[in-house]
Amino acid sequence: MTSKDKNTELKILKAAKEVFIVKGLEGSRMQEIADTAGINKSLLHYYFRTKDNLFDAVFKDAFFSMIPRIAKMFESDISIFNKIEIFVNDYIDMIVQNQYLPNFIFHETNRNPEKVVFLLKDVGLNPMLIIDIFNEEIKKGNIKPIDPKQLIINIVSMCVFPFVAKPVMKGLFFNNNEKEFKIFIEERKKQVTNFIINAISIK
Amino acid sequence: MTSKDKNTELKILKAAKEVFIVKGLEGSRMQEIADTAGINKSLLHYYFRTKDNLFDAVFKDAFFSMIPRIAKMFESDISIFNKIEIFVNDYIDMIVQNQYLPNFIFHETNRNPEKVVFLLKDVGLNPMLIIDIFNEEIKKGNIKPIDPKQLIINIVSMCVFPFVAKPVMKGLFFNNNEKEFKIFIEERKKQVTNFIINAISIK
DNA sequence: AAGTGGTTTAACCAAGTGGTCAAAAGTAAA
DNA sequence: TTTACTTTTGACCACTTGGTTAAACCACTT
Repeated sequence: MTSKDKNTELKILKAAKEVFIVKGLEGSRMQEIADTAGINKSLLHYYFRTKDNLFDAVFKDAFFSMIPRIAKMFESDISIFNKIEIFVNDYIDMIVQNQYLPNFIFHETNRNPEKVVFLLKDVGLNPMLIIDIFNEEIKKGNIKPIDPKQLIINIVSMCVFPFVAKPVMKGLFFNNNEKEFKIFIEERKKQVTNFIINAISIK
Repeated sequence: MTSKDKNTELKILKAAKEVFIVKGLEGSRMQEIADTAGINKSLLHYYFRTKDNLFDAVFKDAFFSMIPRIAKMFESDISIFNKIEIFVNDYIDMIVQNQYLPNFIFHETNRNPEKVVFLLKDVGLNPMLIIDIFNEEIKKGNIKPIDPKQLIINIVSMCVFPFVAKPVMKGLFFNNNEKEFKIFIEERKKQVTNFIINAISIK
């Protein structure tokens, strides 16, 4: 495989990501992806054969850039409260830089749930590790007793959901002002961290 | 308009809702909607003229059944903690009975954000009312100082997000076992209520 | 029974879709 | 320069799609 190959392939993937992520599988046109990549439509098929193939490549990449991070971010040996703070900050930052990612992933996983099972097997992601971390902290008396699964969902919910519901939120709370939304999200890092810590710390 | 008219129109709307909500605008076929409704495809166009018209009817209905509830549920004069408890219970219950609603709404609002602005004007929904309620409680010293917008998003996030991320969650935490997920959601009502109350109540 | 109006249908169409293919253009070795 | 190859292109195709239309159907009135 020559470097030109790789180059074209990457150009295609980048363009496909751009289009698919905003418009979804059915909403995207091969022609538009080709145009975005600045190449001929036939070339898409030459490299990826079918639309589904191309989509799968993009989806896997998106999925793996979002989901496994959840676990990885908890792998360090600072205090649990620091872990939460860092996770909230980093995860929100990551989504800010990939605004459309959450909706893309959740729309597609809902449309085709079986695929998730298959993808999750590929990735070396063991949620039990994080669960154990929280259980350990509970046993040590550092945080209130709580089902770790519920806690994890709580944390992730508060980080991700505002971006899934962004248009509604913007309309409802910020008169569709993007800047206000941005400020809100920046402030949110602190707010969510405190909220969680208040909720689980022993008085 | 005869009762037969109304009947066919409702049949169409019901079928369209069924199909659109799962497959989205582009993913749905007029033929499939017609089949689901047990009628001829031309009849769809006779009643709704275009696919977009039909979709709009379905979307508005879905949107209004989900968003305005958030405000309405806070309109009573029980204690703030009771309000939160009731909201969490009712809202989760509502989504359980309309599992696909959140993803449908958020996918479409992201695909077409301008529409939200327009829709929100139609509905008599003033978020300032809820914000005032929380501000009042803060002033009275019943709950910790917190930006009410952040608090509202926190509450809604924790109720709605698990359903948006359901396939991923199911795969990650419950080995794709639907029953376990159901139990988790049932338990969640209590957990989320407590989590919020712990986070905002004065020690 | 015939007329009238809205409702339902089957056949049809134009546009757009993903995908193919053979030829052209580029590339590198002999 | 010739040969052998991969990459890129434009023309093309089969098929699906949303949408149209004219005729059939049906419930009512006269």
